[in-house]
Amino acid sequence: MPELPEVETVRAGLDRFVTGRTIESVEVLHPRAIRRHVAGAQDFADQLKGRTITGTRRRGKYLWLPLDDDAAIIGHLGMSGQLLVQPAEAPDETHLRVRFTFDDGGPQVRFVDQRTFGGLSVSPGGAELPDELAHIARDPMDPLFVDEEFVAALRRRRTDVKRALLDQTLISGVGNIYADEALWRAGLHGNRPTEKITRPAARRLLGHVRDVLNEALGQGGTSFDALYVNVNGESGYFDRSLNVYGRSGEPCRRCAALVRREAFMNRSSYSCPKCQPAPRQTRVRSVG
DNA sequence: AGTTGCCCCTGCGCGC
DNA sequence: TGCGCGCAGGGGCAAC
Repeated sequence: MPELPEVETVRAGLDRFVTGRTIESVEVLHPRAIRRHVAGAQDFADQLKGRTITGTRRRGKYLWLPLDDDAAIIGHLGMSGQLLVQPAEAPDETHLRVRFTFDDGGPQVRFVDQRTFGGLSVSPGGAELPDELAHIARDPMDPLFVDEEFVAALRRRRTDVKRALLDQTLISGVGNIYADEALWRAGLHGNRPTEKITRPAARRLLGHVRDVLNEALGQGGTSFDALYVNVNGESGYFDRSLNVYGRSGEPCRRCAALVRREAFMNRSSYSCPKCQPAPRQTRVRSVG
Protein backbone atom coordinates (compact mmCIF):
# COMPACT_ATOMS: atom_id res chain seq x y z
CA MET A 1 0.00 0.00 0.00
CA PRO A 2 2.48 2.63 0.96
CA GLU A 3 4.61 4.13 -1.77
CA LEU A 4 7.44 6.63 -1.39
CA PRO A 5 5.38 9.56 0.01
CA GLU A 6 3.76 7.35 2.65
CA VAL A 7 7.02 5.66 3.63
CA GLU A 8 8.80 9.02 3.81
CA THR A 9 6.00 10.39 6.01
CA VAL A 10 6.50 7.43 8.34
CA ARG A 11 10.30 7.82 8.35
CA ALA A 12 10.10 11.52 9.12
CA GLY A 13 7.56 10.91 11.86
CA LEU A 14 9.69 8.21 13.40
CA ASP A 15 12.90 10.21 13.39
CA ARG A 16 12.61 12.27 16.57
CA PHE A 17 11.05 9.38 18.47
CA VAL A 18 13.83 6.86 17.82
CA THR A 19 17.09 8.72 17.21
CA GLY A 20 19.46 8.33 20.15
CA ARG A 21 17.28 5.82 22.01
CA THR A 22 18.57 2.46 23.21
CA ILE A 23 16.50 -0.68 22.70
CA GLU A 24 15.71 -2.54 25.89
CA SER A 25 13.77 -5.44 24.38
CA VAL A 26 12.12 -6.66 21.21
CA GLU A 27 9.04 -8.85 21.22
CA VAL A 28 8.17 -10.73 18.02
CA LEU A 29 4.49 -11.66 18.07
CA HIS A 30 4.29 -13.15 14.57
CA PRO A 31 7.22 -14.99 12.94
CA ARG A 32 6.12 -14.01 9.43
CA ALA A 33 6.84 -10.38 10.20
CA ILE A 34 10.57 -11.15 10.45
CA ARG A 35 10.77 -13.86 7.76
CA ARG A 36 13.49 -11.91 5.92
CA HIS A 37 15.61 -12.29 9.01
CA VAL A 38 16.69 -15.87 8.31
CA ALA A 39 18.31 -16.43 11.72
CA GLY A 40 14.87 -16.19 13.32
CA ALA A 41 13.02 -14.29 16.01
CA GLN A 42 15.36 -15.04 18.92
CA ASP A 43 18.40 -13.89 16.95
CA PHE A 44 16.51 -10.79 15.80
CA ALA A 45 15.73 -9.83 19.38
CA ASP A 46 19.21 -10.71 20.69
CA GLN A 47 20.96 -8.63 18.05
CA LEU A 48 18.89 -5.57 18.87
CA LYS A 49 18.91 -5.65 22.65
CA GLY A 50 21.14 -2.86 23.97
CA ARG A 51 21.68 -1.27 20.55
CA THR A 52 21.19 2.47 20.07
CA ILE A 53 19.36 3.80 17.02
CA THR A 54 21.40 6.57 15.40
CA GLY A 55 18.91 7.90 12.84
CA THR A 56 16.37 7.08 10.13
CA ARG A 57 16.95 6.51 6.41
CA ARG A 58 14.91 5.58 3.37
CA ARG A 59 15.34 4.38 -0.19
CA GLY A 60 12.21 3.96 -2.30
CA LYS A 61 9.64 2.11 -0.21
CA TYR A 62 12.18 0.74 2.27
CA LEU A 63 13.27 2.48 5.43
CA TRP A 64 15.98 1.57 7.88
CA LEU A 65 17.21 2.59 11.31
CA PRO A 66 21.02 2.58 11.50
CA LEU A 67 22.42 1.25 14.77
CA ASP A 68 25.55 2.03 16.78
CA ASP A 69 27.23 -1.17 15.53
CA ASP A 70 26.90 -0.46 11.76
CA ALA A 71 23.97 -2.82 11.32
CA ALA A 72 20.46 -1.50 10.74
CA ILE A 73 16.85 -2.45 11.31
CA ILE A 74 15.23 -2.63 7.88
CA GLY A 75 11.51 -2.09 7.55
CA HIS A 76 9.16 -2.63 4.65
CA LEU A 77 5.46 -1.88 5.02
CA GLY A 78 4.22 -4.12 2.19
CA MET A 79 0.53 -3.50 1.55
CA SER A 80 -0.72 -2.97 5.07
CA GLY A 81 2.23 -2.37 7.40
CA GLN A 82 2.36 0.44 9.96
CA LEU A 83 5.06 1.70 12.30
CA LEU A 84 3.41 3.36 15.26
CA VAL A 85 4.74 5.28 18.25
CA GLN A 86 2.61 4.26 21.22
CA PRO A 87 2.69 4.70 24.98
CA ALA A 88 3.33 1.44 26.83
CA GLU A 89 -0.16 1.46 28.29
CA ALA A 90 -1.89 1.60 24.87
CA PRO A 91 -3.74 -1.69 24.24
CA ASP A 92 -2.16 -4.05 21.73
CA GLU A 93 -3.36 -3.54 18.16
CA THR A 94 -5.19 -6.47 16.56
CA HIS A 95 -2.38 -7.02 14.08
CA LEU A 96 0.54 -6.11 16.31
CA ARG A 97 3.54 -8.11 15.01
CA VAL A 98 6.66 -6.65 16.65
CA ARG A 99 7.11 -4.41 19.69
CA PHE A 100 10.21 -2.39 20.59
CA THR A 101 10.67 -1.04 24.10
CA PHE A 102 13.41 1.39 25.08
CA ASP A 103 15.55 1.72 28.19
CA ASP A 104 14.22 5.23 28.88
CA GLY A 105 10.74 3.85 29.52
CA GLY A 106 9.33 6.19 26.85
CA PRO A 107 6.94 5.35 24.02
CA GLN A 108 7.18 2.01 22.26
CA VAL A 109 7.59 1.52 18.54
CA ARG A 110 5.16 -1.05 17.17
CA PHE A 111 5.08 -2.79 13.82
CA VAL A 112 1.47 -3.56 12.95
CA ASP A 113 0.60 -5.38 9.73
CA GLN A 114 -2.77 -6.85 8.81
CA ARG A 115 -1.67 -8.87 5.78
CA THR A 116 1.96 -9.49 6.82
CA PHE A 117 3.33 -8.72 3.38
CA GLY A 118 5.67 -6.29 5.09
CA GLY A 119 8.35 -7.10 7.61
CA LEU A 120 11.47 -6.23 9.56
CA SER A 121 15.01 -7.60 9.50
CA VAL A 122 18.52 -6.74 10.69
CA SER A 123 21.17 -6.26 8.03
CA PRO A 124 24.79 -5.11 8.01
CA GLY A 125 25.77 -1.97 6.13
CA GLY A 126 23.34 0.39 7.81
CA ALA A 127 25.47 3.51 7.63
CA GLU A 128 25.22 3.80 3.85
CA LEU A 129 22.90 1.17 2.32
CA PRO A 130 22.04 -2.11 4.02
CA ASP A 131 23.30 -5.13 2.06
CA GLU A 132 19.75 -6.45 1.75
CA LEU A 133 18.74 -3.37 -0.24
CA ALA A 134 21.58 -3.47 -2.76
CA HIS A 135 19.17 -4.39 -5.57
CA ILE A 136 16.89 -1.40 -4.96
CA ALA A 137 17.51 1.46 -7.40
CA ARG A 138 17.82 5.03 -6.17
CA ASP A 139 14.49 6.83 -5.94
CA PRO A 140 13.81 10.09 -7.77
CA MET A 141 14.06 12.13 -4.54
CA ASP A 142 17.63 10.89 -4.02
CA PRO A 143 20.13 13.68 -4.76
CA LEU A 144 22.35 11.11 -6.48
CA PHE A 145 19.58 9.89 -8.81
CA VAL A 146 20.79 10.58 -12.37
CA ASP A 147 17.93 11.50 -14.68
CA GLU A 148 19.71 10.68 -17.92
CA GLU A 149 20.72 7.26 -16.63
CA PHE A 150 17.09 6.55 -15.88
CA VAL A 151 16.01 7.76 -19.32
CA ALA A 152 18.56 5.50 -21.00
CA ALA A 153 17.76 2.50 -18.79
CA LEU A 154 14.02 2.91 -19.36
CA ARG A 155 14.52 2.89 -23.12
CA ARG A 156 16.72 -0.20 -22.93
CA ARG A 157 13.94 -2.15 -21.27
CA ARG A 158 11.77 -4.44 -23.37
CA THR A 159 8.54 -4.11 -21.46
CA ASP A 160 5.60 -1.76 -21.01
CA VAL A 161 6.14 1.64 -19.44
CA LYS A 162 3.95 1.02 -16.40
CA ARG A 163 5.70 -2.22 -15.61
CA ALA A 164 9.00 -0.37 -15.87
CA LEU A 165 7.84 2.34 -13.44
CA LEU A 166 6.93 -0.34 -10.92
CA ASP A 167 10.27 -2.14 -11.27
CA GLN A 168 12.16 -1.20 -8.11
CA THR A 169 15.48 -2.16 -9.69
CA LEU A 170 15.00 0.56 -12.32
CA ILE A 171 13.48 3.35 -10.20
CA SER A 172 12.28 2.87 -6.65
CA GLY A 173 9.44 4.34 -4.66
CA VAL A 174 6.75 4.31 -7.36
CA GLY A 175 3.76 2.03 -6.85
CA ASN A 176 0.38 1.50 -8.46
CA ILE A 177 -1.19 4.83 -7.45
CA TYR A 178 1.61 7.17 -8.42
CA ALA A 179 2.48 5.24 -11.58
CA ASP A 180 -1.10 5.75 -12.82
CA GLU A 181 -1.11 9.39 -11.75
CA ALA A 182 2.24 10.15 -13.43
CA LEU A 183 1.18 8.37 -16.64
CA TRP A 184 -2.03 10.41 -16.71
CA ARG A 185 -0.08 13.64 -16.30
CA ALA A 186 2.28 12.53 -19.08
CA GLY A 187 -0.57 11.49 -21.36
CA LEU A 188 0.86 8.02 -21.78
CA HIS A 189 -0.97 4.70 -21.62
CA GLY A 190 0.77 2.24 -19.33
CA ASN A 191 0.94 -0.34 -22.09
CA ARG A 192 3.19 1.82 -24.25
CA PRO A 193 6.37 -0.08 -25.06
CA THR A 194 9.41 1.39 -23.34
CA GLU A 195 11.59 1.17 -26.44
CA LYS A 196 9.25 3.58 -28.24
CA ILE A 197 9.26 6.23 -25.52
CA THR A 198 11.33 9.09 -26.89
CA ARG A 199 14.02 10.64 -24.75
CA PRO A 200 12.02 13.88 -24.25
CA ALA A 201 8.90 11.89 -23.38
CA ALA A 202 10.87 9.84 -20.85
CA ARG A 203 12.22 13.05 -19.29
CA ARG A 204 8.73 14.50 -19.07
CA LEU A 205 7.41 11.31 -17.50
CA LEU A 206 10.16 11.38 -14.89
CA GLY A 207 9.29 15.00 -14.13
CA HIS A 208 5.67 14.03 -13.55
CA VAL A 209 6.71 11.13 -11.32
CA ARG A 210 8.75 13.53 -9.21
CA ASP A 211 5.99 16.12 -9.10
CA VAL A 212 3.28 13.71 -8.01
CA LEU A 213 5.51 12.14 -5.36
CA ASN A 214 6.40 15.58 -3.99
CA GLU A 215 2.81 16.78 -3.98
CA ALA A 216 1.63 13.63 -2.23
CA LEU A 217 4.39 13.96 0.35
CA GLY A 218 3.19 17.50 1.02
CA GLN A 219 -0.25 16.10 1.85
CA GLY A 220 1.10 13.36 4.12
CA GLY A 221 0.48 10.67 1.49
CA THR A 222 -2.68 8.93 0.28
CA SER A 223 -5.08 7.22 2.68
CA PHE A 224 -8.15 5.39 1.40
CA ASP A 225 -8.85 3.74 4.74
CA ALA A 226 -7.29 3.18 8.14
CA LEU A 227 -4.52 0.99 6.72
CA TYR A 228 -2.19 3.81 5.82
CA VAL A 229 -1.49 6.17 8.70
CA ASN A 230 1.55 8.01 9.99
CA VAL A 231 3.33 7.11 13.25
CA ASN A 232 0.64 8.92 15.23
CA GLY A 233 -2.22 7.12 13.49
CA GLU A 234 -3.19 10.07 11.26
CA SER A 235 -4.28 9.79 7.62
CA GLY A 236 -2.82 11.60 4.60
CA TYR A 237 -4.96 13.72 2.31
CA PHE A 238 -3.63 13.21 -1.21
CA ASP A 239 -6.62 11.01 -2.12
CA ARG A 240 -8.49 14.27 -2.82
CA SER A 241 -5.91 15.17 -5.44
CA LEU A 242 -5.95 11.91 -7.39
CA ASN A 243 -6.82 12.39 -11.05
CA VAL A 244 -7.38 8.81 -12.19
CA TYR A 245 -6.49 6.22 -9.56
CA GLY A 246 -9.66 4.64 -8.20
CA ARG A 247 -11.85 6.98 -10.29
CA SER A 248 -13.26 4.42 -12.70
CA GLY A 249 -16.37 5.78 -14.48
CA GLU A 250 -15.80 9.32 -13.23
CA PRO A 251 -14.94 12.19 -15.59
CA CYS A 252 -11.33 12.90 -16.44
CA ARG A 253 -10.39 16.18 -14.81
CA ARG A 254 -8.71 17.29 -18.04
CA CYS A 255 -11.15 16.28 -20.79
CA ALA A 256 -14.24 14.84 -19.02
CA ALA A 257 -14.02 11.45 -20.77
CA LEU A 258 -14.88 8.67 -18.32
CA VAL A 259 -11.89 7.18 -16.54
CA ARG A 260 -11.44 3.51 -17.41
CA ARG A 261 -10.19 0.63 -15.31
CA GLU A 262 -8.16 -2.14 -16.90
CA ALA A 263 -6.86 -5.35 -15.36
CA PHE A 264 -3.13 -5.25 -14.76
CA MET A 265 -1.12 -8.04 -13.14
CA ASN A 266 -3.89 -9.14 -10.77
CA ARG A 267 -4.49 -5.49 -9.97
CA SER A 268 -5.94 -2.47 -11.74
CA SER A 269 -4.78 0.36 -13.92
CA TYR A 270 -6.78 3.56 -14.22
CA SER A 271 -6.42 5.93 -17.15
CA CYS A 272 -8.24 8.37 -19.39
CA PRO A 273 -9.28 6.86 -22.73
CA LYS A 274 -8.82 10.19 -24.53
CA CYS A 275 -5.74 11.62 -22.85
CA GLN A 276 -3.99 8.26 -22.75
CA PRO A 277 -4.87 6.32 -25.88
CA ALA A 278 -3.86 2.67 -25.77
CA PRO A 279 -1.02 1.80 -28.14
CA ARG A 280 -2.27 0.54 -31.48
CA GLN A 281 -0.31 -2.62 -31.14
CA THR A 282 0.79 -4.15 -27.90
CA ARG A 283 4.43 -4.89 -27.48
CA VAL A 284 5.71 -7.62 -29.80
CA ARG A 285 6.92 -10.43 -27.61
CA SER A 286 9.77 -12.56 -28.80
CA VAL A 287 8.84 -16.17 -29.37
CA GLY A 288 11.02 -19.26 -29.22
C1' DA B 1 20.00 -12.54 -18.68
C1' DG B 2 15.89 -10.18 -18.84
C1' DT B 3 10.96 -10.57 -18.32
C1' DT B 4 6.67 -12.56 -16.68
C1' DG B 5 3.32 -14.60 -13.53
C1' DC B 6 2.26 -16.73 -9.16
C1' DC B 7 1.78 -16.40 -4.62
C1' DC B 8 2.23 -14.90 0.08
C1' DC B 9 -2.08 -12.93 3.68
C1' DT B 10 -6.41 -10.68 5.96
C1' DG B 11 -10.51 -8.05 5.68
C1' DC B 12 -14.13 -5.54 3.41
C1' DG B 13 -17.93 -4.59 0.29
C1' DC B 14 -20.88 -6.40 -2.91
C1' DG B 15 -24.39 -9.47 -5.17
C1' DC B 16 -27.15 -13.36 -4.69
C1' DT C 1 -27.90 -13.17 7.73
C1' DG C 2 -24.69 -15.56 5.40
C1' DC C 3 -21.67 -17.13 1.95
C1' DG C 4 -18.62 -16.65 -2.03
C1' DC C 5 -16.21 -13.71 -4.94
C1' DG C 6 -13.27 -9.92 -6.25
C1' DC C 7 -10.35 -6.57 -4.77
C1' DA C 8 -6.64 -3.88 -2.00
C1' DG C 9 -0.69 1.63 -1.69
C1' DG C 10 4.11 -4.82 -2.76
C1' DG C 11 7.77 -7.75 -3.98
C1' DG C 12 10.45 -12.22 -4.04
C1' DC C 13 11.31 -15.82 -6.83
C1' DA C 14 10.55 -19.82 -9.97
C1' DA C 15 9.82 -20.51 -14.61
C1' DC C 16 10.19 -19.30 -19.07
